[in-house]
Amino acid sequence: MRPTKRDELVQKALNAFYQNGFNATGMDMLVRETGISKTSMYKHFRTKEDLILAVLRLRDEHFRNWLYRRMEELAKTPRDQLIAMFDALEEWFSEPGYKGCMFIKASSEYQDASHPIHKQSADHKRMLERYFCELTRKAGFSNPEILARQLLLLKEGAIVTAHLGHTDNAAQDAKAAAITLVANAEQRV
Amino acid sequence: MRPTKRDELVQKALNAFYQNGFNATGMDMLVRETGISKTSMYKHFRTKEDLILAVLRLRDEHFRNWLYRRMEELAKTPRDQLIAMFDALEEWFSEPGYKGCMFIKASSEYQDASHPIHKQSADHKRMLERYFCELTRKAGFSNPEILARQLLLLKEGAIVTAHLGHTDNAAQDAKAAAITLVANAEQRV
DNA sequence: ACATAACTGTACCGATCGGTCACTCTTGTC
DNA sequence: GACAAGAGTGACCGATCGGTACAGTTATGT
Repeated sequence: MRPTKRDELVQKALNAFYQNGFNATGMDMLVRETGISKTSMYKHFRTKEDLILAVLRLRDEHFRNWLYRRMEELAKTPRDQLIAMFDALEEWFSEPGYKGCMFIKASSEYQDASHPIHKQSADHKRMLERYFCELTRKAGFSNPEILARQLLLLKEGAIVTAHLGHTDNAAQDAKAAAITLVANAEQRV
Repeated sequence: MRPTKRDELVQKALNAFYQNGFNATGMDMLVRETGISKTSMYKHFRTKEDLILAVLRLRDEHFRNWLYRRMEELAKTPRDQLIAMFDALEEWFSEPGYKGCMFIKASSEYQDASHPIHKQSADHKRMLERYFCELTRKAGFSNPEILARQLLLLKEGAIVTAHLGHTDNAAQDAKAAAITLVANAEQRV
């Protein structure tokens, strides 16, 4: 179990795929950009698809860790954390290399719902949904699942809108909407 | 000016690109699926990129026409049309070949914001935004632009969520959120 | 009947695709 | 120092990529 080289490959492949797309990034380009020989890659992963799945696993881990931690840093209560997510998103959007959501991109290039890459992307979104349901439940909202899904719709919308770049403040527009939705859910309690 | 053959090509190329993705659809596959010779294609379009741009133009025209018409059929007032959009989206999502938004996919495969395909995808979203601003203005909301952008965030979120397929009722979740946002905007008047 | 334009099939270009091959170099362990 | 194992190299595979050349066929308008 020697993790270093393999992990280095996955991390660098992640960057390449994220910046250039999956189909547009060939294995030869990965050799150039990672400095790792093709033979070594194919020792760790039997196919390009396997490598992509490993990349998505890493991305899922990093992204969710980052988002959850940032939400906790920005706000104390579950209710406020849900809203603070959109401030975290704004930080992400304004990063220099921001190119949208890796999982939306993956499902755009591997569209068939039965494809492993598509399914794994769906899993990522499912785990986000579960976490958000926890928060809305802890916050004591009635109909916590619906509110959680609504907030996630705003999140996904903000992510693609920020990438399309036809508007600024996608994150803050979404935040304002989220505040309204949360306030409305509180009135009903 | 003989439109038939060229239009037939663009229409069939649209279907192929929509179902398989842009990079994953080669020109030889287009020859097979459209029955049009490669020589003819390259007489009408100098490059594959030009063909894609023509496809996106057609898609923009068809999609916006369809959406606007459907919204008008489903509701009379601008206010109700904005909400009825989500019922129209639900119809779209439940179509057999639904594979998400063509422009989001295009911007996923041509990520550079300066790329013509990316820019044209952004134009599509911009035109939707303009139309929605018109409706919110006609409906008499204060801050019509913000409400329009918020509703569009819900729309984009529903589109990608419906494609990822990890949840059902993305359209109806978005509709419920839209009703809340609209009601909230009315209270402030 | 005839010119013209649109269209077709096929073969081809260099480059790149995902993936494999035999082989060499390095490294840690005994 | 012997030796197995992993990481490395670079050439190579058939297939496909976007795009072109060329010669032949079909349709149209006069």
